[in-house]
Amino acid sequence: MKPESARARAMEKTRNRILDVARDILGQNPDAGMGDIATAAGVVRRTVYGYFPARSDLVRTLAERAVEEITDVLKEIDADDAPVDAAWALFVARLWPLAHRYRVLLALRRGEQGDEIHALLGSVDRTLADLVQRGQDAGTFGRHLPAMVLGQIAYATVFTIADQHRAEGAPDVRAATITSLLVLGTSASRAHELADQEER
Amino acid sequence: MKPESARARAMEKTRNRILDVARDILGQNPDAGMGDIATAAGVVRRTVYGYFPARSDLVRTLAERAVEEITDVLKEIDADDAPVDAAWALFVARLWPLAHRYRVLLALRRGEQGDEIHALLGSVDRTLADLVQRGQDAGTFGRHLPAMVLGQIAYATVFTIADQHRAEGAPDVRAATITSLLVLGTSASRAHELADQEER
DNA sequence: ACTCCCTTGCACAGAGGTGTGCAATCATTG
DNA sequence: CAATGATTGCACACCTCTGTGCAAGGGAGT
Repeated sequence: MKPESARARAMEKTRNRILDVARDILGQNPDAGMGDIATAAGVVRRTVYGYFPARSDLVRTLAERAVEEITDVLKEIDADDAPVDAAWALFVARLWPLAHRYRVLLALRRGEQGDEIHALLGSVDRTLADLVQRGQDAGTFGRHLPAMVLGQIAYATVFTIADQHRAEGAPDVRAATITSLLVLGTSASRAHELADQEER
Repeated sequence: MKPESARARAMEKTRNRILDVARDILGQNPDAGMGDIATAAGVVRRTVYGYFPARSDLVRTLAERAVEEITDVLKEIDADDAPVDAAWALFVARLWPLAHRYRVLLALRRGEQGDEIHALLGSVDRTLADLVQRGQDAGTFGRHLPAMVLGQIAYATVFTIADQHRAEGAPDVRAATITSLLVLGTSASRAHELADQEER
């Protein structure tokens, strides 16, 4: 027997399904209503309110979840003591699948709760800036932008590419890795080397 | 006497003020209502409806205006027979002030009228893709992404940087030029050269 | 002065979304 | 079997925004 009752497990499953669906639905249309999300999750609107008293709670939970996953990736990168540009390549490789799922964040940063979400992403931003800073100090990354901004741009580039994904051409991890490395000021040859290396 | 009556001129002025204000307000919050826009423009909501029967009309006009301005820039670039990367640098330099104003477009491409706006931007996208394609054929730009997508990404980068502008660090035209050129696969040294040359 | 007509202020109907209350199911749990 | 509690279906009040109608102001044009 599991420590949790079957009842609790079912609820957990429902809750997660709501979150998963909300992530996708809101990714397509950030203004989608609770009704849309509920229907897509196979429950009634009222049920969603049972798990999330307000729409803002759902959105916050979604953002927290995303931040958590991204933070996990960042921790993994930090543990790695490879060169900074290789670390970035690894970061993009791990971030890529998340970038697809959490495309929402881009849209959510604007909108009602923009400030709240921005705050949640604060630690991610800082960690990222640190990484970029180290790269700049080592001469690996360019100085055409301050570390903080450069990190944001490179980061946003990955999401932008993920966004274009479903359109023609279908860029992939490799393209995202190369392009974001180029943004950071890595040479084209080195960028390709790292991207191909990552694919193994 | 001007061919237009003072009455007509005043109306034209009001109409433009509404559009200008709408551009700024919607840039800050794409979900702002007609009331917000009217108030900010110093008129009553009812008056705005006098010029634009529906919200969607206002938004479309705004998008058309932006496309027009960007198209003008593109024409100017096409007339210039400089190397492709220099042409891009010139493009960014001319686009930069517009990128600030029409930050809205990024948000507007999602949202209700996303498809409509996307269609309006179609010709811009194609012209841009052609430019990038020429660059790729000449070996000036990289091939890590198909021309169409690469153009979009480089273009989006400029807007993304303009977006970060009001935050700390305050990136400028130079940073935008360099970064977008890097995205396109131009070498760091050449990118700096072109950016500095543009500043004169 | 007299006439346009743009603007204003207010009222209204409607649509759409949010959040809550409550009784009725219905599967799990004891 | 009986109790528990998650889920449902429907009700409701509330809010915000949209778009329209209409009468009254007020400045430009004649």
